[in-house]
Amino acid sequence: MGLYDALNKEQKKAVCQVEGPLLILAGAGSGKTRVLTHRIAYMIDEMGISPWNILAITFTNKAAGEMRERVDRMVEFGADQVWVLTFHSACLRILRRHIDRLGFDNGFAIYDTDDQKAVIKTVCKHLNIDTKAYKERTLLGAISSAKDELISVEEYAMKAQGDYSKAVYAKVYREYQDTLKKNNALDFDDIIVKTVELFKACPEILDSYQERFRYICVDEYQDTNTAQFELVRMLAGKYRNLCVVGDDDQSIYKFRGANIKNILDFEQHFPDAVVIKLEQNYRSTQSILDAANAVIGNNVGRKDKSLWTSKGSGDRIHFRQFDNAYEEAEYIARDIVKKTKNGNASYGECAVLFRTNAQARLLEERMIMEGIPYNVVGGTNFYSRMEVKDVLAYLKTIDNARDDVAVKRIINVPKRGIGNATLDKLDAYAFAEGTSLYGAMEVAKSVDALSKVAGKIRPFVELIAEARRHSTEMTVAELIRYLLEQLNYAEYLEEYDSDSAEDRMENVEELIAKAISYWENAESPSLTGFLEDVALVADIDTVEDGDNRVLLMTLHSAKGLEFPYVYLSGMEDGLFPSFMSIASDDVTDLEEERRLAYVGITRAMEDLTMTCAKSRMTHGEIQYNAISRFVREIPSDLMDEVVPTPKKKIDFADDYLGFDTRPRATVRPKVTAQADKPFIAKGIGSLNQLAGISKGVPAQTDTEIHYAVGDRVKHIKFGEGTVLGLVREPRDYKVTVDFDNAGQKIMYASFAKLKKI
DNA sequence: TTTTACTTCGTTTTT
DNA sequence: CGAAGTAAAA
Repeated sequence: MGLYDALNKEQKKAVCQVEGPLLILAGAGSGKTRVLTHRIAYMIDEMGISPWNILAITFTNKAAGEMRERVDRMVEFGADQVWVLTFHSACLRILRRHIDRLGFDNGFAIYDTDDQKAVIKTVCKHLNIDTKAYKERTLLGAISSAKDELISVEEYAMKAQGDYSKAVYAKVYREYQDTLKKNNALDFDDIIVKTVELFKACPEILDSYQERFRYICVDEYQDTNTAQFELVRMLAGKYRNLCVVGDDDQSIYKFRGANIKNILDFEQHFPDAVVIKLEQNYRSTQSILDAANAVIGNNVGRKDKSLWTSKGSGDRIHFRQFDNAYEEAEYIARDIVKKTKNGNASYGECAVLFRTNAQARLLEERMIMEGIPYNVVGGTNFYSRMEVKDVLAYLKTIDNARDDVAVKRIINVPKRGIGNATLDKLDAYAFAEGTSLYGAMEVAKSVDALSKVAGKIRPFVELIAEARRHSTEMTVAELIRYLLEQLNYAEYLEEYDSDSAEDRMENVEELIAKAISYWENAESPSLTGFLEDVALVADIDTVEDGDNRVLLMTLHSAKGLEFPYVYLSGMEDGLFPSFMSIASDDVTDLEEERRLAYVGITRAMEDLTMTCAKSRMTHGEIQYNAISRFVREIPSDLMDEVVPTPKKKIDFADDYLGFDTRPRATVRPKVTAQADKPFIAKGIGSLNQLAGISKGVPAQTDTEIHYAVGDRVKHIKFGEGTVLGLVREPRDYKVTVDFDNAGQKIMYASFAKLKKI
């Protein structure tokens, strides 16, 4: 049993509890992956359970890959028989075998967000829906939420009766699903939903998988949505050997449909469940854990638990506030330089985390200036680059001719003189005949309405037909090269934009490299398989460890990772917690943000730095933000002292901004909280002045504001309220106030005449 | 049909 | 501010 000696008592208990439902509440850094892998090894080696009967489900490919690797190392024989997959890849394996039972073709395509948008657009066009009144994002959001909750088109229509806009959503939902089916495509949500549908429609198929997967583990269980819960419930329904691992305090995907009730109510669903709590943390210092515990303690309705460590208290948590986001980024970059110069840290041990992707740009610029090697996780996904999407759309068209979205993308790339007019004709014909766009193109020359455009279309149809013939004997990489040559794609890129052509071609080469590595590693490589692989990569999957770079990423991406040195940037009310969550009347929205803060804090092993800026540019406006309430929730004895903000060239701008420039040394952040002190904001000419590049434009307005975000104010009509937002506009300030009685209002400062109380 | 110049609009978070 | 979408011109 030497293998299991390194585990603590609770961990051992979790490893040995193999039969029946089991809930492992695993706090951050409590070694849950170790428990999961040991548990699988224990089942196989000690209990004699066949690897064939084990299913382990995670959320990201990265997590699945790591678990697979560790299981392979630990289990002597048959480890490859264990399914270690993400929800999506597991469902896809099942659907590729059986989806014909639901009337789809087994070679179905997978639609990403862009594809979904394109579908919504055509749906709105066909249904004559004004996309100004009904935003695509909103429509897609409604559809996605419905699917997360397993609400079918029919149910949605039923529930929508009497509600006009819901009825519109219902119509769009129906048409959207019909379009997907016609295109032989599934979106991300469908991958789960259709598997559940399949199991419901075909009990014998469900039974075969129940027999196969007698032992099921689900990681990150707090992130499961209703559809995923139902899937797991069905699969485990027969043998009930279901082990779920999660931490309700790390549930941060509500917006994606994650239902925190799945974990909170696990014991109701499975009354005989064994519950094991893992509270010993092996990652962070006590100070960091104390801070995390203090913050998360403000949430109600959570499973009570408290992390502890046998490590020492470690350094205090650092906190710095800056005048603007540039200085914040500069500080972080220089601090990293300092740490690495000392020889204490390597770049790869540092991570900078933030709430929104938009914050990455500024930080990135600073990293470049200081010569720090870095990687930004996410942001513009490799697979969403124009040139990559073009090539993929060709491959998709070859793979699945019914995929209208792919065809539309490439029909005029490179230019073939096919514009909206031609496309509309084809679309009208295809819609009337119930065929696909490509189907319409194939028969164009023998259709009167299309005969005029048939000539333009022909080369495209011939190219695809020829490529399709080749696709059976070529590897994906060879097929891509063939296409590039036939299309003169390099030339097209050059014409499109000569400056970027080289970079873009490099991206295409990278795609080819990925195709080659797919072909070498896949069990039975195919074009369909490659496209599937590509569709399912998450941002975090592409992170390579060990190349010694500072990682820049969102807090969401950081979940599950750990770093010795962590910077939490943009700790500002309105940014983090987000404006939406502060303004929301649903308190659980703010609690979710707090869990995100908890996730962020607990990423740090040794050293945690929190930073914020008094002002920052947000879509062309200067926003003034108060220090994040989450910073204030940390007891001040855990924080280091606040040193004065480094002042340099920016100094004179203080006159414009009227910022309090008194030294802040030796004052703890709780006391310095910006919102506690009024500042007077005066109009400034432009951001350039802020940066010290004066254009000689004097201050334009004389608006003076005597309150800040977070302050209590009084309005002559609406009464008392709290300032939620303060945004500078060309000649006034836009103030958002949450009034105690009148609710939330947005108004101009010069009219509102608010008084601070 | 394609290019250009202008307006509008938005920011959470992502498998 | 920048992307993306729309209207007008070529």
